[in-house]
Amino acid sequence: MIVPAPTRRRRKEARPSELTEAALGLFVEKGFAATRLEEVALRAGVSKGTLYLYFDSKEALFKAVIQEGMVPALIEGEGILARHTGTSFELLEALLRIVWTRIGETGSAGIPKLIVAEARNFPEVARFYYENVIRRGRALVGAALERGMVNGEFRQMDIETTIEVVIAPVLMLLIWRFSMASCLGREIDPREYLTIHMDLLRQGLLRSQV
Amino acid sequence: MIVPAPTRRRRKEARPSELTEAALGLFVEKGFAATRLEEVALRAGVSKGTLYLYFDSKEALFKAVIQEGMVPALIEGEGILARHTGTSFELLEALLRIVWTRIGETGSAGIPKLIVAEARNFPEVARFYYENVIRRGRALVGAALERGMVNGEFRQMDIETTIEVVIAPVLMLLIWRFSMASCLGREIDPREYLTIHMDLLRQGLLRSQV
Amino acid sequence: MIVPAPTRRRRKEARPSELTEAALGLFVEKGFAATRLEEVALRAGVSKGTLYLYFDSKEALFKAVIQEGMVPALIEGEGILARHTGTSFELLEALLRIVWTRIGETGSAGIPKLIVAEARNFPEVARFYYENVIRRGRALVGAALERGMVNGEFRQMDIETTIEVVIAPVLMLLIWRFSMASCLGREIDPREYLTIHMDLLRQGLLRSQV
Amino acid sequence: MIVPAPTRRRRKEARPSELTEAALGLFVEKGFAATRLEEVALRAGVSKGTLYLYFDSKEALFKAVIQEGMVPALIEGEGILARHTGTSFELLEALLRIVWTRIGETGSAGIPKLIVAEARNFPEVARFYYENVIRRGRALVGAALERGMVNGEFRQMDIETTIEVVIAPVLMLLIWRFSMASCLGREIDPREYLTIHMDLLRQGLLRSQV
DNA sequence: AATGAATGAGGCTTCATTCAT
DNA sequence: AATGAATGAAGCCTCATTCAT
Repeated sequence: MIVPAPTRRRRKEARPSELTEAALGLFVEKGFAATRLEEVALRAGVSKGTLYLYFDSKEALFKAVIQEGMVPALIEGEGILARHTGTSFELLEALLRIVWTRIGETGSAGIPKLIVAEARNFPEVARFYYENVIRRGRALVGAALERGMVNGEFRQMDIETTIEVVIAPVLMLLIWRFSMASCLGREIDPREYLTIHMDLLRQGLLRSQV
Repeated sequence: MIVPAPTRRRRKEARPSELTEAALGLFVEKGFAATRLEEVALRAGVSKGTLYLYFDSKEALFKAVIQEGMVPALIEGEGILARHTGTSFELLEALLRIVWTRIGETGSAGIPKLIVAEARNFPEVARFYYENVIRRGRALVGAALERGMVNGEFRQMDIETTIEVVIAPVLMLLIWRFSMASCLGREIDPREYLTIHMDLLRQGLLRSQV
Repeated sequence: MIVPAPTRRRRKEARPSELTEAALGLFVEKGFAATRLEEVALRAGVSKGTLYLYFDSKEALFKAVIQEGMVPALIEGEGILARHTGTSFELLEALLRIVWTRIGETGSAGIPKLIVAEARNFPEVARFYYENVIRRGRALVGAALERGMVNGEFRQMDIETTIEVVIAPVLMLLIWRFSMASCLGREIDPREYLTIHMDLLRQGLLRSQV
Repeated sequence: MIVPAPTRRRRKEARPSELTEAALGLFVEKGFAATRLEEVALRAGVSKGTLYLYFDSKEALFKAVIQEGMVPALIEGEGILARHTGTSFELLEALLRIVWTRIGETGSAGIPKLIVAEARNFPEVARFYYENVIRRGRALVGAALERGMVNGEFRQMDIETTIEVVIAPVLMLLIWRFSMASCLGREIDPREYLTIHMDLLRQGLLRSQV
């Protein structure tokens, strides 16, 4: 009946994402196993015990981190697909670029590397990721490819496999940044990298002119 | 007093690579941190203490694993480059396919995933890997691209960045196999995948026909 | 500003015994150490913090639980002794049966098991229990035995030790119910058990007929 | 093939019972939950980790403690039953006294109290104890009672319930010693206590002379 | 060279207790 | 008076590493 004081209430509601944010950063930096919950707590500015008010275990925290970080970008991608009116290649380009602006340039950028590193140890998380991120992401790219093949813009290719090949460089860019690059200081310029990728694709997907 | 039987002697010399092989398998399967040295010993058929006769620490074992697994393939690639006489695209194709036959289809296939997962925790290993694997691998692909641009087979592009984009799908294929795929049962057919990648590249790299 | 509703007021006065009652149940079920105060609060329908308005610590709660549960039965027993007019054996029987009706069939039935389990960890509680429960209980049984020996109804025996032997089966009955029985489903029928105990005692205490 | 040096080998074989012995003492003194494994290790003269070479968990250690402590006495009791030639009451007396000499006067004396305190938290241990200790113990006493009723030495009573009543004082004596007594300094003299118990039983079980 | 028993530091998790609201 | 979010000490358990044999 009594509404808790605003500050306290805002705290309570904000906590989970404060915690997942801190956890995401550390999981990506050091790996899941090498991250101590005490560090997560410290970075979030709470005590160790507080974590357990919001997450049942370290693994539950892991799952929440994944859940929070990736789904929003997919929802946005699905909106782009629904509203798109230009060429299929422009659609493809818009979809890949949204990955960059909504994931690559945010705190979620490290999630693909994290998933790659830990999938085998947490099959349940892997399955969740597959169903809610990978499957939806591939559906988006697949829709763009199919649209282009149907209207004669792209040549005929096996769609399922092409999806993988088209997405791979974007994923590798993210993964590289959070693995080797970060400890060698050899960053890749994403703008240039993505431009080249789109250039190759633009010409590579085209219905053969010859 | 007792002269070691020949089997035993042969055993002794083979030990280090028996150990790194067992370790590689487990590191890839479960991650470095989650692999217990006791398991490594068990899989190699020795006792836990024996590991320390050959490697000073778990990290030293890690380094040895990386060292042994990747260099041979690069040496072979460098031979191919030196001897090549056909088109530049055929050279590129030969180089990427050698990655598959000498790494992707051997016990070393899991190393890229392992490196991605652990680079940040072992900067020294990362640096070694960069100098001895990545730099040499990129040099090979870079040579093929430059050759093609010089002789008018490929259009002009930024070589350094194109190297990344060209290699990325091959790496992702390896990484996928040892992360998500292995716990979802959704394997990608490498032959088809690489064919599509090369198809896209063949047309994408071409000097514009228009 | 707001006058507490009557229900609330009544509530407040009843709180301490609502809390000890909930605590007793859980202490008996799971042991003192394994009972979380949060559970006690939950069962009593209050919050964790509220417990600390009434009891300084978990140990203080424990003491209160013991204090509340046993003393009333002893007072009743002392009344029976004072008013008794029949044979000494009838007195003994009445005393042992009162244990059953006032303790064994009430929420306090689990206290002896609880005391047995925790006495060593809480010497202060043990001492309180000894002074206020055991000593008074033994005095009652001792009075009945002495009365019987004086008037020739019972044979001469060492009273102090006989007290223990006479009481032991009643205690064991209670203890059994709240330890092994409750997790094996092998309840003892108290009526029959006590009847046999009294039968054995009736003949066992008798002045030898031989 | 190579036999370990004697000292090391003897150590390895003796360890489990050194550990259960230390654990028994502490479990009885402080209760299972309140005993830290570090204390157990300390008392046994080993390190914390060594415990886990022999027992999978604290609960497994608990089970082993029970297993080791009680079964030998029952085996001895079964031998006595098989060889007995005197009166049934003498048999009963021999059985109850063996409990005292083989349990009450040994390190196992605290087990009944321990079981009473923890049965509910460890149903599996409770079941083991029931099947391997209680059931066998009752069978022994039941055999003595039946023998006596058949040959006219004892009067007819419900055997199952009588078993409980006959055993109860012996159990209470053990339980008392390891709960209240040890923190009040009010020991009961076992010799006198058991004598009185047997005196009461001798006359109480007799076929009525009247 | 090889073993495997032993160690002990360190992590995850629990929960009695506190305190701002 | 009541709440429940927050704390942090403490315990169970793991596992890299050591060393006597």
